[in-house]
Amino acid sequence: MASYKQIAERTGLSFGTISNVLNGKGSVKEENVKKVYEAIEELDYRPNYQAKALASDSAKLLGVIVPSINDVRETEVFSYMEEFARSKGYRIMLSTSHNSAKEEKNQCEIMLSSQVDCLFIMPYSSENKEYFRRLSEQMRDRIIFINRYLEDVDIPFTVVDNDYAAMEMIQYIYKMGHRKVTFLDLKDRGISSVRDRRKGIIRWSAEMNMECEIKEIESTLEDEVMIGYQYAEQAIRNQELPKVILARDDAMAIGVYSACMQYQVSVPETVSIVGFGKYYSDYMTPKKLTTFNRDFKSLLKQATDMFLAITNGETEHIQRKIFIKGYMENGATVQKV
Amino acid sequence: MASYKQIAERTGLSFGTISNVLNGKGSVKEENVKKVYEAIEELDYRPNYQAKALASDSAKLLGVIVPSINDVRETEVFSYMEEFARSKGYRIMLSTSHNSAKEEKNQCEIMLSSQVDCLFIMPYSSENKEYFRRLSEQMRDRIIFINRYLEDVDIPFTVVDNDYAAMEMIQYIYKMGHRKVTFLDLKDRGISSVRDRRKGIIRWSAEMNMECEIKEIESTLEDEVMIGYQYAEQAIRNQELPKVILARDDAMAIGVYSACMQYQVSVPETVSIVGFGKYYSDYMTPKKLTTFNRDFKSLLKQATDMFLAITNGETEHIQRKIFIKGYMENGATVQKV
DNA sequence: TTGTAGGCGTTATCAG
DNA sequence: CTGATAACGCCTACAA
Repeated sequence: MASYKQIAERTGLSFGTISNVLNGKGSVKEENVKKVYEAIEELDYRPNYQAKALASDSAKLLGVIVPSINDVRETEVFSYMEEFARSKGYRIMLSTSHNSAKEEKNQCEIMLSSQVDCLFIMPYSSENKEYFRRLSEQMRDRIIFINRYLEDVDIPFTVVDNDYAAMEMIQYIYKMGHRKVTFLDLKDRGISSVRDRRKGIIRWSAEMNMECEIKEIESTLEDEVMIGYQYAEQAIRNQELPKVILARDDAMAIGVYSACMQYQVSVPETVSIVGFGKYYSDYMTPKKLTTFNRDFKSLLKQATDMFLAITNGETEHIQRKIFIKGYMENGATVQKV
Repeated sequence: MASYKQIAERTGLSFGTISNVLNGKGSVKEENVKKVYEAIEELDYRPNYQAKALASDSAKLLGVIVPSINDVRETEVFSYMEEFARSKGYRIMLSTSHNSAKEEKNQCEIMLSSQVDCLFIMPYSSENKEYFRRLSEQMRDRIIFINRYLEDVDIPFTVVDNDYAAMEMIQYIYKMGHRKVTFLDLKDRGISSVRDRRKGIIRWSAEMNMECEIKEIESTLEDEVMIGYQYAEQAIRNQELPKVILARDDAMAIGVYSACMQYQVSVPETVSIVGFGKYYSDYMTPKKLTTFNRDFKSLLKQATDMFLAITNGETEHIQRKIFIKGYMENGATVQKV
C-alpha cells in the first residue's frame, strides 16, 4: 500500500505539501500539484481513512443500529441514512441488535470504539436503560434514538407522535361509522412506541365514547405477518373475528388480511382492517391497506438534521425530543357503515 | 476519551503491559491485570479501533456494496453478512451504488480507503469492467463478487447457476403441459445474471421443443413490481396477455399477479406466472407464487467461506468461480393442462 | 513479567 | 509556498 512516504520519495516533496494537495488546503505551486497527482496515479495511492481519523478529530463515520433486518421495515432506515451519508461525505457502519438487549449493548460498544461521529439507534427494549443513561453522560449528543425512546434517559430522539396517530385512527374509524375497535398487540417488551400507541387508542376511544378491546397475542414467531395470520386464522375458525381490527403494525395487518383472503372472509364487508405504517402494504393485493402513514422519512430527516445541528455546535437551542405527526392513508380495507 | 496514556498514569504500568492485558497476550501478573481493569472501569476507557487498525495489519472490517436497498431483496445480503461478521468479530461497512456505475466506483474507492479486509460487491453493470480488472491486480482476492460477475475480470465470485435454473423452470413448465412460454425481461444493462438466465430459457425451451417468446420491457420506473404491474395492465387491456409468463424476477411476477387480481384475470386458469427468487412472494396473497428459489443463503455462505479460506492463506486450491444451484418452489400460480 | 522505543498513515503547527 | 516534527492511540519487537 502506497502512502505519503512513497509519494514523498517519488516527488521529493514533504508530507505537509502532499497533504495540502490531497485536501485542497493552503496553496501549492501548480507544478507540485501535478507531480503529486502523477505519483498517486502511478503508485495506485489511496488514502487511509483509519489514519486520517486518528490524526484528525472526526472519522466521518455514522453508526446505525436497528433491532433486526429480517424484514422490510428497517431498510428504509438504511436507505435514508445511506443517502444522507453520501451527500455529506460520511461512511456508514451498520449492525443489528438481533432483538437482544445484550447484543444491543455489544454493538453500541463496537460502534463507539469505531469512533463514530454519531450513533443512530433504534433501541430494542428498556433493559439497557441504565447503560444508556450512563452513555448519555459520557457522550452527550453523540447518540440519537430513532423511532423509539427510553423514558428518563437523556438521549435526544425523534419518534412518531403515537398519541396523535391514535387520535387520527380512532377519529377515522368513528367517521366511518364504527363504535367499537379491537387493537391487536403483542406482549409488551417495555419499549415505548407501541405502548404509547396503545395508550392513545385506549384514551381516544374513551374520549369518543367507543368501545375498545385490547388483544394481546403471545407468540414465539418472529415474523409479524405470520403472527397476524395465525391470529386471524384462529379467530375465523372460532367465529370470533372482530368487526374492526387495528393492528399494531402493517405487517400484522397484512397477515390478518391474508388469512381473510385465504378463508374467504370479505374485507372490508365482514371485517375492517387498519394497519400502522406503510411498508408491506404497497405489495398487498388486490386491495390497498388502510393504514396510518407515520411519515418515517420525515422522522429520519429530523434525526439527521439534529445531528447536523449538533455538529454545527448549535448545542444550545436544539430540540432534543421530536414527535412526528403522520397521516391516515386511505385504502380499501375499512367499511363505511 | 481515555487512552493507554491515562491507564498508564493511573496504574503506573507501561503501554506494553496494558496492551497485553487488553488483548490477552503474553503473561501479566494477576495483580496488574486487575489494576488495568479497574482503571478501565473508572476511566470509561474504550479501545480505538482506528488506532488498532493502523497499528496492526487488519481493520476487522468487511465492506458490502449492493446496487440499491429500496426493496426487499438486498436485505438478505445484509442480514447474512451481519450475522457472519458478528460471529467472526468483524464490523460491517455498508453502501449502495445507487444503480449507477460512477457511484459504484466511488463507493469501492471509499471501501478500499477504509481498509476493509474484504469487499463483497454485487456489481451493477459492466461499465466498470476496466476498473475492476485493474483492481483485481492490485488487491488480489480482497474483493468478491456476489450474485453477479463480470466476464474476463479475474475477481472471484459466487453466482446463481442460471443455466441450471432455466433448465429447471422450463422442464417444470413442460411437465405442467405447456408448450409455450413468455420470458418477461427488462432492457439489458449488460450484467450477467439475468442475461444468462434468459439465454438459458431460450436454449432449454429450444431443447424441449417449446416455443419461447422474449418480451423486453422498457420503463423508466425503478420498482419492478410496478413495471410488472404496468406491463400486465397494458397486456390485459390489449387482450394479449400470454398464457405462461416467466418473469425475470419475483418482484415483477408479483406486479403481474397484482394486475391480474385487479382486473379479475384468474391465475393460474387464464395465465400462469412463474417468478424467480423468493423474496416478496411470502407476502403475496392469497396465492403463493410458483417460483425458482435460487438459494441465496447458500450463495452468500459460499462467498464468506471463500473469504475465510483466503484469510487462512489457502490461496492455492480455492474455488474462485462458484455457481449455485437452486430449486423450483411449488406455488399455486401455474396451471396443469 | 515489565518497560522502552519505533512505527502505522495522517494532520497540524510553526519555522523558514 | 515548503519542510520538519510532534501528535493521534495502539502494537510489537526487543531489552531489561
